[in-house]
Amino acid sequence: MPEGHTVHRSARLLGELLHGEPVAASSPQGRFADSAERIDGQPLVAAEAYGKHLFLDFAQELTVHVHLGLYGKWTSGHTSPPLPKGALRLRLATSHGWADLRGPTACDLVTPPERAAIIARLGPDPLRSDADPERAWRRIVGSRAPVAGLLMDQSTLAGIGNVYRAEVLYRARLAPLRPGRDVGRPAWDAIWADLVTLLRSGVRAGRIITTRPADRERGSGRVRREDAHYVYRRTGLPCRVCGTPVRTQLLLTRNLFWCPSCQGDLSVPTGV
DNA sequence: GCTAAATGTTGAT
DNA sequence: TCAACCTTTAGCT
Repeated sequence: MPEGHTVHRSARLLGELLHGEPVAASSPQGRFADSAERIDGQPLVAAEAYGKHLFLDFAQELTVHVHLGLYGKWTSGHTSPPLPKGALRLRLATSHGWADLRGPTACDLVTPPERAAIIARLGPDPLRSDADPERAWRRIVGSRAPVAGLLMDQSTLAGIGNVYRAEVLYRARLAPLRPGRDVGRPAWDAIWADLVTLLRSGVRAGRIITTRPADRERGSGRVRREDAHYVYRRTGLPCRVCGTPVRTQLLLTRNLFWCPSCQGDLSVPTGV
């Protein structure tokens, strides 16, 4: 499930798995074959996530830039790798383990300036210690666009996807179509702090859980899939808190989910 | 078993 | 505005 938490988790995993010796690289599918040949045999220097972008830095200033998109996925293991099957874009392996990449939107060899340019166009990433939330605030407070769109705009904030967007707005009780400039500083501070909490929790758990125990059918124990969210993909179901049916609407080609009672209908403000 | 939709972005039209 | 990427899952028959 590729929002920012997934990519940070992959960076950590790949760094551990491939550290310390030359990496065997191949592209059984062929679409990354020339580039795989260039990194084949080079050691991995660092694996870094920035928003939804992953950078695998090899020796000789060779960086593999990966963006999973909607379907992309890493699979990995510590034993010997399985026979390649399906569309396998990239396989990386050391004696410690292997990692397979399938279905990414982007998998490119980039130069240091290209790497820097990708990061330069991203907003602050709540999972990074070097993140500056003021940058995002200035963009939001200066915009008439709906806050729901701004949260998903990677140049405003990096790493937020449709699930975190819907859920953080619900938790802030904020109407998704309220203009950015009407969000208010206290609400923004609460949203940023909540994103840091939620994304870190996502990295730890490997999944997005945003409900508080008191708002679940079963408060404790393993959280069931249908109990993990407040509004995301719950169209027509009763709001966990107030019982009002959850609504959905297309915004910039993506489905937006919200509770019209807890958050206010469309742009009608309710407080935080 | 089949179909549609999905956590996202890019590049062509 | 739309197809492509390619996999997984939900929902239906």
